[in-house]
Amino acid sequence: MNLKELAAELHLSQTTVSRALNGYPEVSEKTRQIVLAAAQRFGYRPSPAARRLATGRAHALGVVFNAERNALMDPLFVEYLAGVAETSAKQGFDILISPSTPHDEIATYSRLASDGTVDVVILSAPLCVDPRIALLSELKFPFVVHGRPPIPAGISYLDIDNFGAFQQATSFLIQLGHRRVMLINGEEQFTFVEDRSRGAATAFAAAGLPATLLDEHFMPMTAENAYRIARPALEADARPTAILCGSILVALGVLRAAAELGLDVPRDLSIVAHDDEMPAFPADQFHPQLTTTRSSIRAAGTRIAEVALARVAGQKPGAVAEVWPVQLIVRGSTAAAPERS
Amino acid sequence: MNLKELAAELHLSQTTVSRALNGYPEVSEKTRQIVLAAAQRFGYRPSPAARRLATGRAHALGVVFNAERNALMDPLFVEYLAGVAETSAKQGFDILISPSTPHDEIATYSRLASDGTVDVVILSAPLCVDPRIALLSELKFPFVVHGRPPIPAGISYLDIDNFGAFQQATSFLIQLGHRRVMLINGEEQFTFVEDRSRGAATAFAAAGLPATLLDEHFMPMTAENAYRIARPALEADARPTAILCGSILVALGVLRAAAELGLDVPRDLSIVAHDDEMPAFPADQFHPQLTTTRSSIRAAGTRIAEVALARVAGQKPGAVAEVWPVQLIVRGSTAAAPERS
DNA sequence: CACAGCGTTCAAAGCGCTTTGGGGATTGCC
DNA sequence: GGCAATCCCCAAAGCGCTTTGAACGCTGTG
Repeated sequence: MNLKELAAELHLSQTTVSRALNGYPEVSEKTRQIVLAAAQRFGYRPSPAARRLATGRAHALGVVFNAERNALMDPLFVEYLAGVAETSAKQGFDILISPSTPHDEIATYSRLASDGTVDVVILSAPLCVDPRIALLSELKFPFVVHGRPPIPAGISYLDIDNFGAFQQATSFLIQLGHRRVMLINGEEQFTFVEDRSRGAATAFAAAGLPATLLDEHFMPMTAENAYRIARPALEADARPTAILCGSILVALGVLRAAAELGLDVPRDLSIVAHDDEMPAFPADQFHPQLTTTRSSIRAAGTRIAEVALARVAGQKPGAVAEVWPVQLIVRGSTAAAPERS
Repeated sequence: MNLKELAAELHLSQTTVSRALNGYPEVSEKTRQIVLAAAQRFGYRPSPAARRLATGRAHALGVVFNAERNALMDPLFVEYLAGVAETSAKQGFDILISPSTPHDEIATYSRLASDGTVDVVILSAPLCVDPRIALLSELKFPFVVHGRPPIPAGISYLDIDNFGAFQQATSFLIQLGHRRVMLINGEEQFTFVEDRSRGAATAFAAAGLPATLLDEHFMPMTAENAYRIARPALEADARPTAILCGSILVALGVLRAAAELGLDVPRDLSIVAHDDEMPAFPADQFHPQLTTTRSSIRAAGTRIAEVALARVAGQKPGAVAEVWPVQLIVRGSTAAAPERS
């Protein structure tokens, strides 16, 4: 059943029916009720394609899915998506996943922007130099950023306090007496990686300790990469007594390296990991339970979707700039630094 | 730039230009080349919305995303999605993620089917009694299934050999001398869970062993659930000497329980897990490295998307019914059963 | 030379919705 | 009673594409 038929059924014009359905004030409350009831009764649903063509609005938000990148580091992505889905469902928005490779990512964005298949895109994991942001800004296509944009001015975004999280975690380790600390960070190109790096460095500086004690490594945050870097480091003479991990996955690799070397966590080695709260991999299900800096990726997903929808509704870019605090949860993977041997 | 403008630019009718672009035979090769060149030059892209309205085809495939269910058990989902994305990108298809709660899932499907926002939906993790399949079948809406449909007749699907995988894994454990085996399975409602259950039972029967030696449990496959069930079982007198895990996540929980109880894997306890190849959690990054039944969820994703697109292209439902073999990979988490004490 | 046949191209009619620019009723006011 | 103002409602024009049915120009045949 389409509008025309419904209108005929009601002996009203399409215009009136359309307006009644869309809540325009030009139609009396009485007829609106009648129309609504009839629509309900006949199970009428406006055609999204037609509406889209007529209005130019897609009622969909776009997420570019870089398969290669995400597959590597993002079981998080599901949880994030679940968050996005939650709010977009409430507003009747669809989520369009546009696959892309690192190679054609920019082309994908520019297609999305010109196609009209989505009204807004959510951009994740911004880079320190981000061509995607540059492109969308120039095209004046609505977008919001999950993470800290390199140049935040005029951009609505939502981030967690990566700087604070790692500063806090590092200070905590320093207080426990750790001096040789390893930081297994993500890839240097991401702003969140830079923030974490600065956070850790700041903690060292604040404690009056030389920056050289912080052994930092940048890499895609997988268990295997972490294992590869942690294992030789832990075998060395001046091995680190504590390792800061960029994610739970990284911690997994470190745990393996430690186990293989017979190092007890936390007696011989302390571990702090950043935890985005993947329900599938709760930090407290590890052995030992992990001390973490915790933030909810899912909550971030629901919120950033809200911001995206507000943007569609006309809110100015830059109107939202939230940085969520991150909590340090001390569990069993951290202890006082071992005595100097 | 739209069709009309492009046509005007070329001094041709919209009809001709449209046909040239879409490869219809009614236009001469010469003009087709001219049109193609011009389209390229002006960067013309047909409006998806308009095309959709005119043709009724959406050029999109739908995946219903049940946030609650997926969040629990599916870091897999990303990897699967990556696979789907891979092939759909090649064909220029978009992926529409429709969020839903368990509550309104059926409504979501029926909306998708009547909306015209997608041309086909991919249904995952079919249930033993699956209202979604019933609905789509009745509506005659194109769909394909990832997993074994309860009644496979007339349905295109792709599944891995869950039965064979667990039969093989169980036989392997039995050969190692294990008699008290625990199976931590998923929720009973899924067909794959039933298949795995049957696989394990069959192995016991084939070995002439009583079914009572197989201690099977059904639950959402999370690390925490696994821990909760494994821990007391491992503390009991007649504790299992081997545990079959429905996923890597489940194995994680079991490993924790074992570690806390001071049980050595594989000396005191053997573990076999099913591994869908999440790159984030490679089975060989655990300590000990896990013996697994392995299949690639990502490859399944790319293939099921192909099947879905073939379905859109007119292939009959039921034309594809693939069951992929699953390989048993023996690593360090399995060993001969400990001596009877 | 007329006509059929073929290969190309075109004008126009949708697809189902929104929205502009009016226009009947009905009401309030003088 | 006449006029404008106020409500409601409508006809029709798009949105940008596909597709039907017709027409055009050209060739080959009787």
